[in-house]
Amino acid sequence: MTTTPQAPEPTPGGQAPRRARRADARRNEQALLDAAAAVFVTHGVDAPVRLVAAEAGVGMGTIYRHFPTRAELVVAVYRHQVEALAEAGPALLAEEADPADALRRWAAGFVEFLVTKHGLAGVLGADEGAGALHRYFVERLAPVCDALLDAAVGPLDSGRVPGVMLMRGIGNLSIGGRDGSGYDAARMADLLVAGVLARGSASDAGAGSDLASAAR
Amino acid sequence: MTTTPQAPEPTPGGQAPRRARRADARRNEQALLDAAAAVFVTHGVDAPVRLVAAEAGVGMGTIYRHFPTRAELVVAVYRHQVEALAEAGPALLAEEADPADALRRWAAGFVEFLVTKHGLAGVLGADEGAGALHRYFVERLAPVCDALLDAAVGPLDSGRVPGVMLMRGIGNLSIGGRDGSGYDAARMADLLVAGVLARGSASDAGAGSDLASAAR
DNA sequence: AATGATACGGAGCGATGTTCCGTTTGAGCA
DNA sequence: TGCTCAAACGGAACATCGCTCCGTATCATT
Repeated sequence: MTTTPQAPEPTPGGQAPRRARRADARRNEQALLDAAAAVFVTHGVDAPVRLVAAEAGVGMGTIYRHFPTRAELVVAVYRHQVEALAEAGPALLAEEADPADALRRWAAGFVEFLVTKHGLAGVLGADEGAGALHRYFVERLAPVCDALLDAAVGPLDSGRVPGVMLMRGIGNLSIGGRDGSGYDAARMADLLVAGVLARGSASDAGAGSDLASAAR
Repeated sequence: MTTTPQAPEPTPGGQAPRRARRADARRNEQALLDAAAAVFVTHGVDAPVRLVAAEAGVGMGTIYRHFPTRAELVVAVYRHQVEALAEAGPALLAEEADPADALRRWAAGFVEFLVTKHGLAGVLGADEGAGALHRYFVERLAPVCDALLDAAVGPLDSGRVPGVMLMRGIGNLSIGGRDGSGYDAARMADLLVAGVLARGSASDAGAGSDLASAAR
């Protein structure tokens, strides 16, 4: 399960490879991926790297050579699920009569993905430049989200919210969506989408925030 | 600045105190509060405890006796700002003709508070039971938020979102609201509120999330 | 002053992400 | 088949974090 269907041995760049990838390297990468997937299910995405290494029967050095940073390991593990989410966008648009419904369903799917892998949502709020995971999400999913928004509330330049921002909003809303509390990430995300649909491209600049006048 | 206006020497419980609070203890608590406020401004609320201790010219032990946990220190530092937010609720309701506008403005103020103290927003998503900060926010502000919601979209039992949940949603949306990216926490929060107002208490159970049918 | 409760300081603990480097291994060649 | 050395490995070690522990210093009371 969760086996990333890896092309037999794709030429890395465009250059001729000096040597072929070693067998143990390939084996370990797969073991790491499987171990991480297993550990993430039981301990959440915040599981210590050491745990994954141990589960895979591999040293710390190995894990960090294959995945230079924790985040990149997470990316690798969930890559194909993100792919599915990306493909679901156009599909929903084709299937659903009202593009608003397509957007709603896609958002719901996004939330479910984030919330199911507990802790995953947190990375969406990470620093823009840094986090590999954040970058991956955005690059792959933002265009899809934008397409849905285009169809549902019109083009970007009319003042509608950018897809990246909606995604990040939903991502943030999904944080802690499965702890004991009554917090319902899916519901909040749906309300956010409702706001986007209602407000559409009207763009009345919010409400300011001069509470000072009211505070006393 | 940021001096918690502390009663001269209030009897701790209802019991007669064995001894008075020592002068150095009071002095250090104040120094800690000031140091923390300063450090939080420059390094964010996630600043290491050691840094605060150093800034205050105090040992680690001292800081932890006064504030048993990092979160409690943060609570202490921002207590009066939270208080202002709590008082702004009823004030806005009285001042604004449309309760929806009161809710909007209050939410905007909440976001501004969270986003200004960079990193503060994160704690809203913490574990329900644990986090002292989370608990404090909820206990003090949730009733206020509920009152605003009552006025704007009717009572809780008609299916409207609970104040706690809206607060947490806004809190989550405010995460990372001041990093370099174009993410605009205030705008997202406003959209969420718009969704709450639009959807009101209608309660159509969201959109499910069976992307599987669309994915392929 | 004497005294003992109160408060202090900071080394130390356990956990975490990440780096470093000596050792092992396997792929290609003779 | 055996040699060779880049490639890959393992895990100790480092830096950082929140937090605890306990011997020592300080203040308030007698």
